[in-house]
Amino acid sequence: METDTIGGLARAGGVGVETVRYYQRRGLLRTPARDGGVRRYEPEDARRLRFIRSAQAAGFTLEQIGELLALDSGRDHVRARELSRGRIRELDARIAELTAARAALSRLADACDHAEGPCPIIEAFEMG
Amino acid sequence: METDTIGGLARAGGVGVETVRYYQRRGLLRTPARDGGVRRYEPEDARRLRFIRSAQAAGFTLEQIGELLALDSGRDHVRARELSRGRIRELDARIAELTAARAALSRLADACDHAEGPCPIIEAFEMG
DNA sequence: ATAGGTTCCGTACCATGGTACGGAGTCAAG
DNA sequence: CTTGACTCCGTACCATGGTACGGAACCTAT
Repeated sequence: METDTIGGLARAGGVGVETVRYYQRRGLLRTPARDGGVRRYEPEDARRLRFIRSAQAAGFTLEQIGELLALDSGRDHVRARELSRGRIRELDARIAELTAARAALSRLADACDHAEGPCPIIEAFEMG
Repeated sequence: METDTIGGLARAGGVGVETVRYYQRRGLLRTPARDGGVRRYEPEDARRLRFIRSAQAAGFTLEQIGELLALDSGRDHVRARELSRGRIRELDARIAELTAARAALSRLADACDHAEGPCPIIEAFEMG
């Protein structure tokens, strides 16, 4: 399996070809060398793509990821830390929210198993 | 403060007027009575709006919320339970994801405090 | 040499959840 | 009787993160 074409890179990164082109347009992937019009990628690009996907899984937006990448491979620790700590705070908040929602929903689904009248799930949400 | 006008309802629900109109267009809020062209709301509508916001906080999409609302105030327990249990599974997955990301990010931010060379935050993500 | 797969490109389109615009009408207070 | 706050409406626009389209060129087997 080739890994230096756009299709290979996409497969390696678990994304679609169009997504690679999109990331390039967004400036997240560097402009690759061309071999008679065809994009030729190097291992570095696959690493970058993995970086993007990981950071995305951590909840960074593509814009923030662009900023992280622009930190020039590690020069600006301070800023990277700042971004990370901010994201951690946001993650904490979101995790708390989802956990609360999960607990509520779980209680309700249980209640619903035993209820007679109107559905507790719907009722409960109405109480807000 | 009036609570039967669109503005009052919006304030009560912590949303904008345009959002209320939007929810109405989406069929999430019922078509209210009109008093000479002006929408007149009842307490029921505020409850519905609260329901929407709560369900949204639990990660339901507006479409799913529409389905929940369509269950006719509690008739179809089975379907409501199905939706809820599905959402719980998704919440679990998402919470796990975010928790993992948080842990990774936290470790990295700490490492970054002590690092000399390239920034561990950036490096680590590249490993994917 | 012909078929299938891959690549190129720009531009248009998609879903989601709203937000903004702008002109017109209504209403209460000063 | 004017000012300001509120409402009406449709339509357009926004951000985010892609996905689809469609014609042309290329490469590799069969």
